[in-house]
Amino acid sequence: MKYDFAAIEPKWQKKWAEEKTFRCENHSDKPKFYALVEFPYPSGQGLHVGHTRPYTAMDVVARKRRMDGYNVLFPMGYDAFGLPTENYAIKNHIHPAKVTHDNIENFTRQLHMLGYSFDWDRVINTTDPAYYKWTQWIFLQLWKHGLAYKTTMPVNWCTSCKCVLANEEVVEGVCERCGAPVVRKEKSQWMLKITEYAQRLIDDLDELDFIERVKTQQKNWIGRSTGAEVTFKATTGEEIVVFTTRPDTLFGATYMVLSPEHALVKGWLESGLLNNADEVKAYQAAAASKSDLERTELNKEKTGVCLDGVKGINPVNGREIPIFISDYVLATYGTGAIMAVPAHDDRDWEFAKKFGCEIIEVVSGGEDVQKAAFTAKDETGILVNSDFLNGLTVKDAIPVITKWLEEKGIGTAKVNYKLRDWVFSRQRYWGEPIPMVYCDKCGWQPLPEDQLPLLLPDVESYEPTDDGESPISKMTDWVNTTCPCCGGPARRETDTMPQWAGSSWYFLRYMDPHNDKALASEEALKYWSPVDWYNGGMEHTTLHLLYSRFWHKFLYDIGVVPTKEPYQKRTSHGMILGEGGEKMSKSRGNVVNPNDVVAQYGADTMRTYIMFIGDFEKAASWSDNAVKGCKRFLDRVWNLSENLTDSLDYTSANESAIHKAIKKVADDIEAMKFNTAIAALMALVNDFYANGCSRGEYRTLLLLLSPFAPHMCEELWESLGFAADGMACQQAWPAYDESKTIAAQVQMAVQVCGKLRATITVPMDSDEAAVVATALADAKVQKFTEGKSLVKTILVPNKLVNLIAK
RNA sequence: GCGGGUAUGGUGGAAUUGGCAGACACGCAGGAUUUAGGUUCCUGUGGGUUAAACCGUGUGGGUUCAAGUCCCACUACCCGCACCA
Repeated sequence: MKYDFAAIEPKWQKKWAEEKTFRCENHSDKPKFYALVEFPYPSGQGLHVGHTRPYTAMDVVARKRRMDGYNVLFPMGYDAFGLPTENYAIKNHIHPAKVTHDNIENFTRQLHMLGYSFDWDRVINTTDPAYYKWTQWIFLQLWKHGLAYKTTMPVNWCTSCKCVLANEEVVEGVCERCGAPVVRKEKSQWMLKITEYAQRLIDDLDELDFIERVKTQQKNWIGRSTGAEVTFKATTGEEIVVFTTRPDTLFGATYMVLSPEHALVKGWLESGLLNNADEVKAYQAAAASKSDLERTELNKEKTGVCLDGVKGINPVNGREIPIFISDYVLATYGTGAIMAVPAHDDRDWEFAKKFGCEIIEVVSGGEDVQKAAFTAKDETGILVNSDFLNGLTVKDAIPVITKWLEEKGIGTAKVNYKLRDWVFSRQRYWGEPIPMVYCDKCGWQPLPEDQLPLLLPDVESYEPTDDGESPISKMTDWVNTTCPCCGGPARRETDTMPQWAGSSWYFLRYMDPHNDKALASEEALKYWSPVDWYNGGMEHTTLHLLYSRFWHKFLYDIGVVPTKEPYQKRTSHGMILGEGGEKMSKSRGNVVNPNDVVAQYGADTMRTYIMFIGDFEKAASWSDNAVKGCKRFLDRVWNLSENLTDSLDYTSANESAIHKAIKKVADDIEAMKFNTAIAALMALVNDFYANGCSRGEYRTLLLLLSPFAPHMCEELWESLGFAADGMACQQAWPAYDESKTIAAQVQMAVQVCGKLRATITVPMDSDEAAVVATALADAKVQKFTEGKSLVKTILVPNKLVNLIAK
């Protein structure tokens, strides 16, 4: 019989769905295992090959863990709020809810088509009011605990999406989603105080089993740096607080720089004491109109304006120093003001050279500071020109000066983070309404929890507006309401939550998806937490992964969830590229559609290939030819079933190879080395072709292959009569015997003076004398040892012997 | 600039602790089956040579009986962050 995947695959998918084969319960005698993949955004393009790599990988892991005897939760859902759907809806005049519904149907069909073993009774959808009720509920808790606040500040504004963006959503000065330029805009926004968790988000990484590059990327993003805040005085009397990581260089501070947006500058301008006010105002205006891209441009020349009419006073020596404004000082980091030490900071040096500022060396040990800044922070530098710090190393000087500053009351040790609070509102329609009401008398008031969910209203037009207001703001019936506090007239918040809201807690909902009393029951949370293994894309490291860790820590603090961290283990897959090694894109015409691959070769081939394609963590290029190779492998497995010997035992010819394969495939799946697991199975099948194959041997092969090619293995399992005690996926993983992975005879390499000369076959664990004797008897070896005497021999048991002859 | 990573045949990629480089595939060549094509099966396949010697893991050094693997110095490419004081 031919391998007819087109008939086999739907048959088993139907059976799994009808019998709810992969449904799991929230209690079990078995140990629990929670495997998670990132739920897709249900776009109109449908499932991409890029999705199949992580999904197949974790499906293999989940299937294997079930066979290992775990109670496995492997859920799926849809992260459906967001701009692409809304934009599609606007363009085609279809309601986003309808677009979402249709796209989800398509995704669901595709996910079934690929044979994933999700528990389909736990599907969630972030746009379902029963779901976003709890997203809103979490927001209210954040508000009640002072972690949500509304404030006016310069925010990132995407000119194309007509919407604000979080810092994390701006990539190289352009919108992460659409690539349009991002500009600064003053807007009143809801913010979440993720910065309050900065230190814990760093510290708790230590206890987690995350791949190293995820940890370092998160740490870099949070960007902790230690130093001191120092108070300078202006000649006009005001205090100017600066942040520095190098308080040891205070004596070398020869000028100060404020960000153009700094509040003091505004004050001085208003009081009219600046002689060059016009120049200053012009510079401020120029800085304000620059996009992020322009502001961060590489190798940009330093610009700035010296304030004429006010000076700073260096508190350590009383010297009056000039004050500049420049956009190389960021308003949003530290205090928005710096002391400039051109001798020991590259940026200050560059600025000083351009503006003719004084450069005073205060750390010796480098080159001439007039030629380049000396920035070493280790023990190589010795303080000079610094009064009581002279003679100390940089490392030793920092605590001395910090203590001195604290005693004098002009400075204090300080830790700063690059991480900013999370801009949490979006001026768009297709998102969760923020459940807040504004009353002129009572200010911002939370919607009472019993009024949740606050439903997204139907609007006639969900076009974004140029004035930066959400489309919902036009729905006056919905907007106008009463104050929950005083009962007077009030207005609802019309901005919606960002795309990342729903995904910040979705893994909790899977634990108890139909609960209408809580986001999930305490028992379910206790049973399943934390996620044991979460695989997802590196692109989410400083977005979703960071945001959800923050929310989870907050929920832990208020006693909702039982663990400090949501995910115990995090791994990440590489991208799938097109045939030529280029990114898949419509414009390049190299997009591979999983539907086509499944139609032509079957889901099992697709799954096997995507696992065989290469190192799971690295990018890999698609190859149609290599897909055929995997189809050929499955055909070979299938054809082998027609030539089995009757025995249920392992034959001596295959026994050791089978035991080795059982171990190898199991270890490789756990280590995500799927490519070598499949290579091992291919090698085993080649052995079976060479040596013949018994029913018992074939039975083991089916179990080992079943996580990768589940449909075909179930079909063969059934047709060969193994199904009396259930499907292949319900069997235990085959046992192996370590002692049987070892063959009686081994091949050993023989080197003479480090060069390979021959290969000999000796009994396992032969001693050195026996191996050397066998080696010396070999003609090829003799050719190189002839006329020489053996000086030394080195034996690597069962692998190699090296004969040193002179 | 800072941080992380990668470099192995014609191609994708293998190779715990240093121990037979190129597993497993793709491609290619030859053969068998087939009316033919396709499929399937078998054989070969790093370079070099009749065969050996010999040469081969980005480059240049080093340690070692033995280096893809360890050390030093480079080069190229990729990813992340980027005027963060």
